[in-house]
Amino acid sequence: MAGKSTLRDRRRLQTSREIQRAALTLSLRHGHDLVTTEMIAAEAGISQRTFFNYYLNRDTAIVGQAPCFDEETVAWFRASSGPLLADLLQALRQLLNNSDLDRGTSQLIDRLLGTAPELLPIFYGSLRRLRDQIADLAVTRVGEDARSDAELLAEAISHALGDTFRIWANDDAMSADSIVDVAAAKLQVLRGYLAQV
Amino acid sequence: MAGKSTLRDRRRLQTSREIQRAALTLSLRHGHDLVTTEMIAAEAGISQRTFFNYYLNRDTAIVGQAPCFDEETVAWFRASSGPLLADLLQALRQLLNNSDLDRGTSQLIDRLLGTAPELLPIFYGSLRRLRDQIADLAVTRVGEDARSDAELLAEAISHALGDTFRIWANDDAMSADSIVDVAAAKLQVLRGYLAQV
DNA sequence: GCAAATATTGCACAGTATGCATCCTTGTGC
DNA sequence: GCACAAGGATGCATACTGTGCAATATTTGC
Repeated sequence: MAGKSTLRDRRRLQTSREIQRAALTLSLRHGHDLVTTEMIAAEAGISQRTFFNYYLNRDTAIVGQAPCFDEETVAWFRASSGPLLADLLQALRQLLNNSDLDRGTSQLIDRLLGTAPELLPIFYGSLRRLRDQIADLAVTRVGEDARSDAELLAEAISHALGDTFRIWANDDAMSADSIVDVAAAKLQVLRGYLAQV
Repeated sequence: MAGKSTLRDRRRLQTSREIQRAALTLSLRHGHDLVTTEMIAAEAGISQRTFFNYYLNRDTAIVGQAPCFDEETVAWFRASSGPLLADLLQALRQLLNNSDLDRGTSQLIDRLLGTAPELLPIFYGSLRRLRDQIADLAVTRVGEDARSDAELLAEAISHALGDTFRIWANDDAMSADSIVDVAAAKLQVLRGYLAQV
């Protein structure tokens, strides 16, 4: 379905993962600030120049490429008329179903974030494309005039999702399907806090 | 009260503002990606090396230094026992009262963000210290076990505050005192969205 | 197989950011 | 006032980041 099957595309995906893995293991071994793009390239078996063909900068290599709604899901959302948050969460469920998450890599990311908190903005920043997409979807419901409100909602959703992602990485008993449910529960906790005025 | 009155400290504050102003005007004139730290230093009348004594990197010079709770406010919060969100908002009111905001600079920031959306993460990132402080305050109420929930709340609050800050910059009729109130209203809109399940 | 499309690489180069030594300015104690 | 300590400003050297360009290699479609 989402499978691009040409040799070129398979290689591209594999190389990007090898780079990420190299960046993660080196950062865990030496500390993120002591790892250079040259070291990462060498570990991944490519040239430094090629590294920059795959990732815009050294930091984003660690968190990999952000997931993204496919057209099908966007179309479903536009056609649906359920409650806003419920539909957004459902779209996210479809997104996570289509993307095959690698728990091993996620664990490495989580462990690195524990030792290098300065990377937290980069981790949450990696969800930016997704966040923007969520905001765009929400805007189709609440109207362009309320875009900044839609962005605030999208920020909260993607943040909760990021947190849950880290929980999932470290809990082998937790299925990928429940990620969105746990994130939704976190959002309801937030709603409770916001009611305490 | 917050006044450090030695010549050294007054100079330091003034220089940091001159650097920020130089960074803003140059970025608005030439486009942010065409402005170098050397240009900023020259415009501010200092050396490039001195630029890096004031700001950690080129981007943060644009948004200036983040505000920060003073000890007094923190002590007040710890002693208070009102509803969580209400107390957090009250602490923010005190924070904004103590810090003298410069609407002119804020306007330049807002205009630049309009032309260079890639700076938005840096703008919201500048609130990070404040966000962490808010989370710490919230943790004293909800407990360490719920830290990630407190951080989600802090993220929402600081995001809403950032949005409101930009509104205030462009609305001369809006008083600084009402910033927190408008942000609180945004948070209630968010609460409404979160209830739509 | 061949030609077009696409990837990889080396190289040059501008810019970022830091450490260090030195010089200059400001605060302090007398 | 003056001398000395503390803290800032600067120049210089240097490691690293990230990009453009041209050359080379690989994949794809036919």
